[in-house]
Amino acid sequence: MRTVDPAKHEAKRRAILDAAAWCFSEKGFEKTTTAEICRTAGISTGSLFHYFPNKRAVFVGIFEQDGDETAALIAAAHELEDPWEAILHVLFTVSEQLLNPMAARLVLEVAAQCARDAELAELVQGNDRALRDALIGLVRRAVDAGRIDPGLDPKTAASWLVALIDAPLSRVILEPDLDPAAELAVLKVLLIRFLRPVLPISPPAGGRVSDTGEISPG
Amino acid sequence: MRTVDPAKHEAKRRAILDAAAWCFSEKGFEKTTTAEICRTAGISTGSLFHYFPNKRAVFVGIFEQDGDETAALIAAAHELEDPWEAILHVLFTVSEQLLNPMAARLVLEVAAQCARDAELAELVQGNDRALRDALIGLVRRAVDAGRIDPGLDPKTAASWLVALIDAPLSRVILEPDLDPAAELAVLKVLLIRFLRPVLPISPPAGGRVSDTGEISPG
DNA sequence: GTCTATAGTAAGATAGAC
DNA sequence: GTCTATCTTACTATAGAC
Repeated sequence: MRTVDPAKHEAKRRAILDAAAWCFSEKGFEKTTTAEICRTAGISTGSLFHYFPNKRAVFVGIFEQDGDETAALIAAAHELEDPWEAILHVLFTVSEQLLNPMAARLVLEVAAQCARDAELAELVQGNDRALRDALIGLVRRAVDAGRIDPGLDPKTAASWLVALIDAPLSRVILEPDLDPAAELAVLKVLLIRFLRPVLPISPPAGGRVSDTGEISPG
Repeated sequence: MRTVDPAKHEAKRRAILDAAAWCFSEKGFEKTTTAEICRTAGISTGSLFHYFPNKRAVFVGIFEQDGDETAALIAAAHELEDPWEAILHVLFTVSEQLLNPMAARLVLEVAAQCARDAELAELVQGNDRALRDALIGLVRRAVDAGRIDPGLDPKTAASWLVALIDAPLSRVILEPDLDPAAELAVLKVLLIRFLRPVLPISPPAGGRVSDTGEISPG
């Protein structure tokens, strides 16, 4: 019988990552001390360095985990039949997460770190690209289904969809009592207006595009 | 005769801020050493602390300067007669700056710092609000002029206009060979589709919204 | 106002017992 | 695998001459 239970090892690793994520979001990478991570996780310095070779590896581990979660979200979206609904589902799920201050701080921190850590940048870029590539596919399908303006280049559109998720980040940081639901509502309007087919053929005068992107007579 | 020439003092202060901005964008706040700032500015440690009480004050100084520049941009925009052109001018000018990697890194760094420095956050929020408030006024005028959908709340719209400037930040960091001109072009389309009046009354079939936001028969 | 030299402090990582 | 104790390094800010 092995002395190490791999499941237990993994569970502890995760617990450390959770504790570290909280610390990093609170104080940033450099100002978070390894001692603090240990205190939060309820372990000692020695233990921390048994699970991770150094502080940076702890930080990186958080975003490897995040990549796995993104992959799961993408897989779930591909299960949906309606590509337009799938796009909204993906964007709203990620946006909703980032409207949470802790997540927002963590994302800003990793972005700042990526500017100076090429290896970390590659990891984060991989996560972003997975999301973007999934969206490219969904946009193509939605164009075919007549739900998205065929004049838009799917690659360009998808890149901006990913970028739109980041748009409210600074306000999340600067204005703590921002209303997430209101932000998501505006995002929806923005998405519909950006993506929808430019004009219906011979629309009824005063016709309106509804919240769900449908065109209805006025 | 005074021994201190205030203009010279101010010029040196600026030179230090420029050097520091470069260092901070390159390595971030914490990993930039005061020694490095001194080396870049061509001065010694003693001199640096003659002009600024501590490292943080140097960092803060950069964004006070930025606030002044934003104020000047706003003043210039108010000189323009056409509010729609004024909105585009403001957004394009700031966006163009942020599509530069050094500026983008600096903005991400200050955002990350704002998450943990309430006083800095207040300064940056002040700069953001000045921009947003100016845009609220311009949006109102553009609505009155029939160039913007009256169904949009000017305050909400202006907040998102400011947010849209930040949207491409992570891509600027992660993809060094991003084409700024292409990004600005997409931003323009996004703005027009987001802001323009929803539907013209009885539009010609196949009518199109042009690059400048004008509606033309197809 | 500018410099050199250094005081003082703190944090990442390791050694080695249990 | 987990702990305590500590080694080592590096940086901010000051002191004090010129």
